[in-house]
Amino acid sequence: MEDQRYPRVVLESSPLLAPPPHDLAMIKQDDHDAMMMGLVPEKDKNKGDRKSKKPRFAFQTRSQVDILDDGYRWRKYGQKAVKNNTFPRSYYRCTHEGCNVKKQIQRLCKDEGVVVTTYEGMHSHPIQKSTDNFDHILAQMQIYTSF
DNA sequence: CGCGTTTGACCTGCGC
DNA sequence: GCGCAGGTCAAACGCG
Repeated sequence: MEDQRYPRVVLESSPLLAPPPHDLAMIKQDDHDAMMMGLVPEKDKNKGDRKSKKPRFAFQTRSQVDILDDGYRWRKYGQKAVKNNTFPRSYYRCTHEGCNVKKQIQRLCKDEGVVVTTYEGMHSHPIQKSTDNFDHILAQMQIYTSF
């Protein structure tokens, strides 16, 4: 896939601007977990090992294309269809050496225009692409952190 | 020729 | 303990 076509991300509701991905990784995972709990059947998964929890966060974007190029190189390593959603979920991984950041893209069957992107891990390297365009995209991107 | 996508199988965690 | 759902790997193919 190529990246020439940057997806247009329109504002949804929360007027929260999205910082660069590496900064995004610092968003509290608790909020994200709360969201995840909301998505899946609620379960008390307090195993006690919170140190094993990886820094991950998710945000919804309104885009026609499900491939959101954030400036990093992503290699798709799997695709699975979830039971609750009609459309399959795509799994991406950062191709950078030593940077095992995972990305999960899922589209809502209710609104095919809504794409849920879930990041897992933090990038330990600079963006390989021109952040110029990306910054422009971020200016329009919406992050849902209020759960 | 190199790399990223694709697709099915395999593995693991959790629920029942 | 078994089954289901989700997640990951790996070989092959296709494209640049």
